[in-house]
Amino acid sequence: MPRLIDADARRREIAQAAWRLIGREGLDGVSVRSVASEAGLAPGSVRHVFRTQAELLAFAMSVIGERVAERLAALDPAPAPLDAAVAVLEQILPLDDERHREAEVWHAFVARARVDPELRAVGEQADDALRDLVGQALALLAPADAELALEDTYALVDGLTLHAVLRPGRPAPDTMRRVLRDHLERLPVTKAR
Amino acid sequence: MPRLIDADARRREIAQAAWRLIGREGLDGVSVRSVASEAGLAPGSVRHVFRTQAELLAFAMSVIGERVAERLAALDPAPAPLDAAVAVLEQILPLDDERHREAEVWHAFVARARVDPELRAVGEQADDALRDLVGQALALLAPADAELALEDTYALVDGLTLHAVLRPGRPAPDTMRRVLRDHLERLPVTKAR
DNA sequence: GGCGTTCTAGCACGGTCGTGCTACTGTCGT
DNA sequence: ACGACAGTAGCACGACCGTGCTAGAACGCC
Repeated sequence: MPRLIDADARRREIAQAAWRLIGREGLDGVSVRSVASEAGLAPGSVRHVFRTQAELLAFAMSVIGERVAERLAALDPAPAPLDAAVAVLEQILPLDDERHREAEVWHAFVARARVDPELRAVGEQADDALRDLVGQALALLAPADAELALEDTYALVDGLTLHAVLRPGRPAPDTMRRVLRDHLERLPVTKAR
Repeated sequence: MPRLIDADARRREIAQAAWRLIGREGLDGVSVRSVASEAGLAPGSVRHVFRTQAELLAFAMSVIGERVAERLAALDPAPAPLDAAVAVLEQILPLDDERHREAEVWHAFVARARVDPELRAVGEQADDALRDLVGQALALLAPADAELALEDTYALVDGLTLHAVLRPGRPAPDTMRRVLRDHLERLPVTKAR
């Protein structure tokens, strides 16, 4: 019976090292060697739990999805549909440091996933999950044209996120909140909310 | 008196080779060697007109800005402010092949510019130029809250663009058009339009 | 202690990269 | 023809990369 590490904990530790590198240097800064160094491990140790770099990146991205899901599960029920929708969508806007760092990883990742066959499926899954999330938030508001509202809202959220990632503070978190709420308030709906 | 090439034409030819590579392989696919091969030149010839890779990338990006500006200058005046604003903003949405390819380059470039000190200034200039453009289009509509409308609309346009780049056809061009027009029609304004 | 297994550590290979640098070619003016 | 210059071509270096592979260390069980 050999010594065992907690492989899941190790993978998460390495994922977080990757996030830090992505935030500082973009995805180009991520190599097995650089991640190992950032995590205080030898490259062989990293490669023990991730056979390929693509696997490492895919895992790092999937952990972000988990964290978003955890935050969503921990949301208090909101009394009004509009407040509930806002609360949900705010979990995928970079309104604080944690979400900002997640957004940086998301942004770097989707750019790579577009052209890397090994990451494409994961990128599309993330896109689908986000689109579904936006759809569910909007369903609370019963928009008159659900498809249009979905494309509109999803683009708005990702556009705000992109801008905040590219130039932190522009827009500021308060501005993002105002834009989102204002947008949702103005959506044409089929019943009073 | 030595032989002379048309340096500007050569630079543009090389920029277009870079665009093709970016569309296929992302910015990672762009090296002096790969661009030279794509352009049918020797690497030395590429390096004769671009001293560094960053210079090549910055130029390739600036040419896109020129093309957008040319399209804007060629726009027919629209009779109604809403139509005029739509026409302007559609020039920066990937509604046809040409604009889609430009958007792919833009997307790849801004992701790199975030973390590459040599490209940051150019990335920020592009951001500023687009933001100004959106601001001017909105000014035609006299929004009640100009700043909010600007952040809202600019995010929407870039979000639509991002989505179309990441997953071509999702949203489809017609959907983008509808989303944009619907959005502009719903903007609160200070006077009738 | 021996064994089996996991985990750590690191060498090595082939590959690509950006960039410094040099030599040669092609052209035009004198 | 010669000279000057722009342009072409390519070698080379140091750097880093992903990944294959091996050896040794650590650990628990018998």
